[in-house]
Amino acid sequence: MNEPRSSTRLSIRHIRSFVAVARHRSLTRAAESLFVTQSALSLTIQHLEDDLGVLLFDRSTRRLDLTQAGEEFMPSAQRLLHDFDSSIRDMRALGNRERGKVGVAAVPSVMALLLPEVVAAYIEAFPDIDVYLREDNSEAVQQRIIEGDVDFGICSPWEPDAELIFEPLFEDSFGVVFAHHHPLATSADDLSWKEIDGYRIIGFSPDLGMQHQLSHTAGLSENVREPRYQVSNTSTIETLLTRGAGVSVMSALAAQRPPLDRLGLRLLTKPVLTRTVGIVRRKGKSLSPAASTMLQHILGTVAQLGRFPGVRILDNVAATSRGKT
Amino acid sequence: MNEPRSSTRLSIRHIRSFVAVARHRSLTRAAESLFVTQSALSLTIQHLEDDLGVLLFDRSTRRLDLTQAGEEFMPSAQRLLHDFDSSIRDMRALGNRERGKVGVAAVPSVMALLLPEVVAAYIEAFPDIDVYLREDNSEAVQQRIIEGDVDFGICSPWEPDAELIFEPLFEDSFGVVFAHHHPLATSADDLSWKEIDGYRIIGFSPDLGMQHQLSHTAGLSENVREPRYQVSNTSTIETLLTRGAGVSVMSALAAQRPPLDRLGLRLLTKPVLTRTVGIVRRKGKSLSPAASTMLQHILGTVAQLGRFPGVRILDNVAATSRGKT
DNA sequence: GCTTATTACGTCAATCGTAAATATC
DNA sequence: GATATTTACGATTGACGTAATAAGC
Repeated sequence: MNEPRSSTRLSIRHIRSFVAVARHRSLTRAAESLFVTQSALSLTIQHLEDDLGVLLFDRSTRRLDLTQAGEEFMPSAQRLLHDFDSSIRDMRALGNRERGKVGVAAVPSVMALLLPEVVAAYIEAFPDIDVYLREDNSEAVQQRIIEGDVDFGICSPWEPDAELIFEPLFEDSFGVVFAHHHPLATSADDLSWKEIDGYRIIGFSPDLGMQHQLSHTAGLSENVREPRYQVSNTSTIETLLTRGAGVSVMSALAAQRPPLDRLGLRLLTKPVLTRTVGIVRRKGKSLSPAASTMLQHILGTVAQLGRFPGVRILDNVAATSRGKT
Repeated sequence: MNEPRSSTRLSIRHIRSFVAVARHRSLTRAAESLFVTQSALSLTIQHLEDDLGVLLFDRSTRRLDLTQAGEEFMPSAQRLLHDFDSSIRDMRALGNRERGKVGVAAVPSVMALLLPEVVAAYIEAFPDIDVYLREDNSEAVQQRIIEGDVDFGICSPWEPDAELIFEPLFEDSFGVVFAHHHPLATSADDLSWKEIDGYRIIGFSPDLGMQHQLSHTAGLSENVREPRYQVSNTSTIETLLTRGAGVSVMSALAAQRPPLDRLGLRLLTKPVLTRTVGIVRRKGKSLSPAASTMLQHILGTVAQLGRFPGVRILDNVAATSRGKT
């Protein structure tokens, strides 16, 4: 006359044992398949029967068969076991980075200069993880992070937000790019901003972060801040420069990646103008395993950017990830 | 780099804990609802996260939120928990006789004389258990049991079968039934079979067990073994006897139950002819909880049959049931 | 300072394995 | 008498609670 409320004592172990015995129709063989002794399994089945108040098996030394109640329990038990195991398996697969998805939002320059090779390496390492990339300006990138649209973003700091944290990756300085037959190609030394005033400037459209920054930096000459020629992609720039249409001011990183890496570059100093690029993610929100490994790949790739003149890697590129492994 | 094969360590307890924490969004409150301490729950969650290799919650002292992985796990976990609990609950309901079904096959006399009041009491005690009754001759009753059509049967032993076991309930002897205005009504003493030879016998049709037995008993007079008047139900008999059409030979039990109990009865001895009635069920096959309680009710009712003259209760009416309670 | 989660550790119960007993064929 | 299940019992493991520690507000 006891009144057991909820099954605290019963666990998946009992279900697993029941199903094994029902399948093997033998305690001995079921015990082998479960890697326990017959006695342990016998007790487990007895406990299950006690708790349910129902005899599950009719057993003699020679025969073991399901009772009517056991037959009735079998389908639920099998389904329970299967669902449990596959749920656990799914979650573990997620933990082992064998499954999952990661979304990254980035500003155009990063999307073009950094992410292609990161993602290429990533999908090779984790072919079963879906990768979503979103290209946006810094403001929209931050918005996507806040809304949970992506796991993290890569951009320049735009407006501080209480919900977000910014972790710098590298600083990119500016330089001038020109064709090899251009007069500037006679030297590789750094230039001052004054020295390029006389050349025709081919600029980027202002929705690109680096052009935006140039436009808002006091002290630069008008044709750098508001160039009369504005294009929006690097291959167009490359064509124009190669034909001698002018020179272009851009970040050192952009200048040294295809297709512009075949042109000449001289860094602009006096003053050194830098543009910080970093990771933005939600405060207090840990990264998913997939996102965590993606971040690791990004950090690894960024670390190799230090070889480019004008690009300075910031030194907090070690302890940025969370999660396991 | 460990390789956990199947989730042996993880149990429903972990799932239950996870769901509770996710719902309460607090270890403390979840722990209360689970009637454990925070520390125990904290460890449980950690073990779950360790085994899955995935962080399930982002927790600081002030906030606790599901990670992306946790969000993803939540639906499966809830379903797992619900399915587990309801499966267990179902089985326990079966064990508590709150659910189930029981099928009984019986020969006509038992079906008419014994089962009505047994079943009436049974459905009052267990209103949610379905009861199936099947009326058949002894041979067919045995067949139904072998085929698993019913849980057990009640009949006279027909042919021994290796698959079946027979447990006697009571012995029924024979008597002669007559109207109160009949000459036999002048005494209540036992009669010898010889003494009724002169009366016109109203018999039962031979498909009834007791008539069958009379027909195959050597030494009885012809008009008892093969009566010229054969009817198949007791109410017809009662009408005929009341009108003085004759007398009827039948089992003492049948004679003392409605509608024949208002007529006269004298037992036939010299010799005493008995008819054993008992339970037939499959060897080595335990009864379902519902069937077990049904059997208990039958035994209880049978025990009260002892008050009828000519009915002798056999003494193995105590330790016949299996299962709990 | 108050609340909440984690860590440390002793206790207790559940599970398991070895081995003996029991039952069935 | 051989095979399979159950029972008995000691050992190991795991879960729990108390209490101390750490971390956010």
